[in-house]
Amino acid sequence: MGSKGKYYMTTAIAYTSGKPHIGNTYEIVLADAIARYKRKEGYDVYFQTGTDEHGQKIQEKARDAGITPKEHVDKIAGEVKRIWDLMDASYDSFVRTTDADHEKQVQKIFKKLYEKGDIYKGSYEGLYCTPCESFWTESQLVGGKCPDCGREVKPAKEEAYFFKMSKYADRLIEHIHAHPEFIQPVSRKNEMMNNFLLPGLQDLCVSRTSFSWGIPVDFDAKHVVYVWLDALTNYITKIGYDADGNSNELFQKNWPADLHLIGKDIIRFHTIYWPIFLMALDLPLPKQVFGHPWLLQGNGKMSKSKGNVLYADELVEFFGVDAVRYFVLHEMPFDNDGIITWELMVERINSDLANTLGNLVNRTISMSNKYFDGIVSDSGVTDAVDEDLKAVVTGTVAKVEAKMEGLRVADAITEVFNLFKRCNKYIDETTPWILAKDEETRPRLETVLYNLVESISIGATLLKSFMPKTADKILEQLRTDEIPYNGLRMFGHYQSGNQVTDKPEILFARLDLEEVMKKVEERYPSEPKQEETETVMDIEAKEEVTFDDFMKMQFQVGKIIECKAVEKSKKLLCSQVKIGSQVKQIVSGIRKYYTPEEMVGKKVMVLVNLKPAKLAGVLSEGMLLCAEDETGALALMIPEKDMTPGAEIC
RNA sequence: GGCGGAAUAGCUCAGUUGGCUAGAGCACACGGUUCAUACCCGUGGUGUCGAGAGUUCAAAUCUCCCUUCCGCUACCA
Repeated sequence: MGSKGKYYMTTAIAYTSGKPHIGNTYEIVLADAIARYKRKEGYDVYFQTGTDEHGQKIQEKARDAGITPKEHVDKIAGEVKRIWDLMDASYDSFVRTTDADHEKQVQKIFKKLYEKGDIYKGSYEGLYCTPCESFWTESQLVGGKCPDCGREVKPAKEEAYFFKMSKYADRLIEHIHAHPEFIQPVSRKNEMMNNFLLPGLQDLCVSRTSFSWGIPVDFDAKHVVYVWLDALTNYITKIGYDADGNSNELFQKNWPADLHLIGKDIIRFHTIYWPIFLMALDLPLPKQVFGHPWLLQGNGKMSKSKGNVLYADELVEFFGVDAVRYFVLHEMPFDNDGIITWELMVERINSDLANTLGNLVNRTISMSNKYFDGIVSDSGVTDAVDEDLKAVVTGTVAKVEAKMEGLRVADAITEVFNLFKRCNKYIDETTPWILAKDEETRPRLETVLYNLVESISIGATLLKSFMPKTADKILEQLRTDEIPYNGLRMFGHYQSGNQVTDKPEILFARLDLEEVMKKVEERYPSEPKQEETETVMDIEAKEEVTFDDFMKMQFQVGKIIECKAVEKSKKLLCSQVKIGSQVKQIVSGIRKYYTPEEMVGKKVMVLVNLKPAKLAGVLSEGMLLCAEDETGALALMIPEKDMTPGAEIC
């Protein structure tokens, strides 16, 4: 163990606002496959995962549920851990950002950076919404009002701590150039460079006074440390970093991390802010950050509000842990998003797990029992066809290793299955059932079966990182042990004369798609037709308005007489709207849902007396009203009967 | 709008520094086989390699331009 040196890897810590769905669970399985493989290769792996438990959203969730934030995060963190364990994640450490040792170090780190001058007290200037306790920039406002609650905002100033990002930008740019492997996949590197580093980094606000569920700044108690400085530092605090210079051995040994495995949505924080924090702490940078793609559901993006979210534990109930592990690992390419549906799950299980793998193991064991009472021995009667089988089988480890080295986990698992496919072909090439008919060819038959059992043992050993339980089951049925990693390039480990099980167990049963779908339907009744169960959405309640407030707003029916796309924008349409005798130019962000052609002629609801503003350089003198659903889809408000352009809406 | 990426068989995609009749998996069809979970093995595609132009003895591969899609970003009254 550990002959190849240490390997410290982490996943992102899961945000504890709710139960993790299969998309979140994908990351831990991917990380686990890498961790297990690295251990096999001989690395001394330290694999850390955990939960991110602070922030306003959690405070609000807890408040809504009528419990304390701590109670809330305890519950969710327990759920996360339960699912990680269910998936057989072999992590060495589970960090929670509410752990006392983490909190203490974050305070020390904050103070250290403050004393060093990298964090300074400044003020956040902007438009402030008092009830929301939030600052907004001019451009964030919606209709001149708070984008969250729609109420008035007023210019205000609030003190906050900032981190001097720009100070380290040049060093970071240099580092990224010097280490092309630092950001994976490489395509993400350009995005970070072009969008953030080259145009110049803004200082980052690292404290908040607008909520209290966070780590307090110890020398300025009304501030709490803002999310990223709190969350990212888990990678060092939990392995024993000490800002005062008393870091422990675990830290000395493991830092810098060899791999941060994260979702592509948080690449920016891991490849810009995190390295810069580390530079400020005079610590070396992690060797690699891999922003993996997402696993999406076929019927639209996975979203809790749509109620169509798949959870790992529910999938496991249907298919078993290893089938789910196999699916997410296999179906997820390196830099494109993958798709998960019930249909695809069934297809993969039937074609790969039941047909190719399960059936191979089953037919091999059945033949051993049928022809030799389960005794597997090598009688040394070889044939030319054996050579290719052996070459493929003993060559697989090198292929898998190469794929894993590049974090191409999906490709690696495919290589393992190519080995099993080669075995199936070998059976057809050697036709054991014909060899069995003649007493003279029985020795040859023995060797054929020996070769198969040996090949499957090697395949099962390689499979273990991806599907640990299945690998163990196969080895158990063959009554043998895992082969040491450095032995995988050689053939002939299986002990000649050994006996396989006489009761081969079906590893993966073939599934009938219709039956599965029927069960799914029973379990998750879809499309409820009753009104009470119709899909609805709630939005945050707004402040009560007086009739006078309402009367201030002038709504009228407008007829769109001309409409074209705004050149400089992807989302904007610019319409000429006839309202009574006047024509107003109105810009709206609805290009995704309406073409200019179909806009023309529509009679729509217009907020007429909205203060004009420029959008993408184009003047807009009002607002077209739309309904927006939980997916963000927009629908124009159109009078139910044909109305005269200019008709008042009241 | 800025930056980047992609466009190849019905579907998902490979295709290294330009080089032999452009590949794989899935699905489908046919054939073989029967040890096995009706499984496995084999065979089968005339694909304008998104459109157009150029460089070259030779381009899916390089250059230019166009179209469409995607990512990040800005903007989204």
